[in-house]
Amino acid sequence: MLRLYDTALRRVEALDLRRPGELALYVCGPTVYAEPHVGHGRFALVWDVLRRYARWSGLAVRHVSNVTDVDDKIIARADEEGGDAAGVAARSEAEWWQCMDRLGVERPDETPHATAYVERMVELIAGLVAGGHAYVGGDGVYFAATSVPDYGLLAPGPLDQLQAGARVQVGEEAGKRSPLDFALWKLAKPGEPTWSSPWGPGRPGWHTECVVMSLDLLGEGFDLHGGGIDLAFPHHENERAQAEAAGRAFARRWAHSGHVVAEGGEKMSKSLGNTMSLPQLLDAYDPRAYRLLALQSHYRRPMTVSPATLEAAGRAVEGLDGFGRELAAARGAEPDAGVRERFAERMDDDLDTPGAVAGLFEAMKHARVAGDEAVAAAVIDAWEKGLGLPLAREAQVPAAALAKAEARDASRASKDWARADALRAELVAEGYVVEDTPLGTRLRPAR
RNA sequence: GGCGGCGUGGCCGAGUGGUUCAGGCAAGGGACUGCAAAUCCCUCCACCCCGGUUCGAUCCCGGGCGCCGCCUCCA
Repeated sequence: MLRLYDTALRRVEALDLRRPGELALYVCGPTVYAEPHVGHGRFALVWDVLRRYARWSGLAVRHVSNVTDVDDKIIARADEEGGDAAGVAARSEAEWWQCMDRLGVERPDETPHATAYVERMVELIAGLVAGGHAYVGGDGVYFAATSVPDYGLLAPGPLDQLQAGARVQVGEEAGKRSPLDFALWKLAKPGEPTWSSPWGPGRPGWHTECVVMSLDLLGEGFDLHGGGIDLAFPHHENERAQAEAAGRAFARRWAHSGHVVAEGGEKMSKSLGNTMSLPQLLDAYDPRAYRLLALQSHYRRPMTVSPATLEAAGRAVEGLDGFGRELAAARGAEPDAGVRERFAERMDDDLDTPGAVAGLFEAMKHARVAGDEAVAAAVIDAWEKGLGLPLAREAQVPAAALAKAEARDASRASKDWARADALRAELVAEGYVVEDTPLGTRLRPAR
């Protein structure tokens, strides 16, 4: 059984499935206001791997991930561009899914949109007001954080210290009673998208949508709630507080993925000039290189992304492809149980992908040296089905190049080395890697 | 300012109180090859600094230095 570090419990703990054999997973999705950056890519890869591995290990997974399509940042972006918020959201969301496809990230089973759930959010908020957990302030409706006894479970430390040490006055919203309170409903300012509510036209605060959508699509007491580590507090804590205040059982477990950093552990930021957009990365590198890079670091730790690390991972992927081509025939074999077991053991231990991957590399060496097809089959299955990293099967090479390869074989047979080498040089110039095998010249595109 | 985390060999990145170890990439040597490529074998390069605990610490404790995160929108 998969064991994960639970942010609330602060320890690694086995999943506590609501129904045996089924994993109901909710992952906080993107706010679609701009082009995705490399950090979004890592985030998406982590949860994609978790989902694939859970399924590989025999669980039926239902994965829901929201799209926040109404938000301050979307509105701000629309203002900058002189367009409307819905347009910004639609365009950004299209970019998001395009990147996900290129990364080989599977679509969630459901991708609810905040704007489609406003009515239900209003219902939830009204209930919270009626129950004394929320109040109407000057510019909106606010949740009274302290009305939930264990508020702060997902916070990085004791709340009084958070407040005491706060560098900046928390909360710019005027109507708040306490810095920890947060907006459930924001009354509209001129020009903003609005929905009607008992408190006047406005729009929902960010923290409410996930509560409503996760409970609607996955039901109470769903198994796991995930997201980026930056969301643990206050976003996820605020979700939890609302559900609790509404008397609804919420997520049984919480997991959070780490961030991406630049070389030297330096934060990625526009001012430092070390950022990369996700489309840029995907244009420049094999998307599988980014997946491998993500797999080679633990999901909760910061991950270094730089041209050097991406290139190294890219070369490793080429090696994987070589294995996939060389042992393509092994795919039909019965996968070796020992390899599968060791893989599962690593993965079950808080998704130890670096350890699991190390084991696969070792098994690959064995499979080649010993010509062990069962091991090869298990390794290929683990890469592809368990981790979502497909290996090459055979290269597609046009007939003209194949003809040259055959001509080279003929030259070699007659020991015409000069001609053989000339043909090889031509093929290399055409962008192929030329390899000799017992079956003759083999070609594959050089990357 | 408060709280938390991290500091491993050329690069990335696991891990552990003691002995053989991660793994990937890179580098060097060798095997194979007509020569290469691919592959295989071997090798080099570690545990930020200073104290302490211990028979023994990279791993435990304290201090220092450096980096990072959260506390405010954020994957």
